[in-house]
Amino acid sequence: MSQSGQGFRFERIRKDGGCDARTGRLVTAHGTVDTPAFMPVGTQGALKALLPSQAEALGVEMILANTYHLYLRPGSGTIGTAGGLHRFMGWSRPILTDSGGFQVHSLAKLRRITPEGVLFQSHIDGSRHLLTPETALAVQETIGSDIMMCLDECTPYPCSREDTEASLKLTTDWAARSRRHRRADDRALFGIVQGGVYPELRRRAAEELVSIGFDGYAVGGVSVGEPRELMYEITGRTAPLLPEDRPRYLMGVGTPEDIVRCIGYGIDMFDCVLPTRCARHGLLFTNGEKVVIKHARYRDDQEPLDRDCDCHTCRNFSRAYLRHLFVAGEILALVLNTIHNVRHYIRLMERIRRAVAEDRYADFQKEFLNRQGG
RNA sequence: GGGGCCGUAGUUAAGUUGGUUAUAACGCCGGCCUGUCACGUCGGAGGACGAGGGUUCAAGUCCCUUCGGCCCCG
Repeated sequence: MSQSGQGFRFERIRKDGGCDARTGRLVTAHGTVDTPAFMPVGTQGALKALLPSQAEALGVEMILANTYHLYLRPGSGTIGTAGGLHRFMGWSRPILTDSGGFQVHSLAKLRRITPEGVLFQSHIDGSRHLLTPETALAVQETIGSDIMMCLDECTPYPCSREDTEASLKLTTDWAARSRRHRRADDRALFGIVQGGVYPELRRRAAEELVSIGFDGYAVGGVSVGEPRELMYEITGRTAPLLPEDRPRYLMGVGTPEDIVRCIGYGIDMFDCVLPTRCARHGLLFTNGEKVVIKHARYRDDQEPLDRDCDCHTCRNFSRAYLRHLFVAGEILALVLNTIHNVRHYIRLMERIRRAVAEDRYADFQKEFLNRQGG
């Protein structure tokens, strides 16, 4: 479509023969990203406990950074002076920036949502700011984001239909303003489908966003505390409403099981703090069991964390050593754990793309979910 | 020889004029974590209060004896 940015494309889309899962490739000014893709979260311009070079070696192709956080600290001026976030943080691959609507909702001490934008008070120093669709976009352009997200309002769960509908009107209006205001056309701009748990609102949101026209579409307002099955239902009903030739991004999701499920609905992109945060909290993902590394049963366990994993952590260290580092509070524990969890997610995505490419995703999904006990 | 201080959970400590199931921190054990203020958070187990005797309705708290550790003066 003519509305889409010149420097951004979603290509080589290929559907699985047996279900709605698909593979594709995002082409950006900073390189390509194979989909379905998982983006680790680097809120403040850093993947916690990981060097950019390590992330790249793990197979990470795109990361997520956060407009709200970077706008407040160090400020978009500092990032602009540094030549953009890629140069500032030493990451040369694609970056997607969340608009900050989510943080305004979850973090700001004081916030007032008006048709103009969100008036909020910084969680850092209490200073007051007005974030509008236009300023959120301007900050993301200064940051140099490859995929920018429209400012939206993420409704909580539960939320009445009345409130959800009122909120959705604002989000849709903001999306239209964002679309009008965008300048840099070598970057992508994604709209975000809200509408809470109400199918008719989700449908309306999707239709209106599609008529505005975006480079990609996100499903937002999930993983905010609703039951897992409800999240699947919302995603399963919303994804088919989005254009097949545009990437579909499910925001804030999720566990390996969630990802495997939602790719079956035709989702192409995910971001989630789980692999990085859980790593720092000592919860490690493996094929099969989840390992809470602090448990005493690993005290003398000389086995690698995950025998099937090819990461540096699994190839070089025992569970006993990882437990020791974690219990002792060594910073290296956070690094080694994060390396593993991120690699685990990346490998999962690689397996998924292969399964889709071979038209056997439905079987892959069934087997995966059985093995997880889900 | 004389005087003084201290012994309470695995560890370090708090325990008010004696008064309900003796606290805390760390440690130990376990749960949680979904568009990250996060090496975070919630919970659990664990104690003959050095020992013996006494006063009292009631003693970790007061008295006596004793054991152990430490300090000061000769």
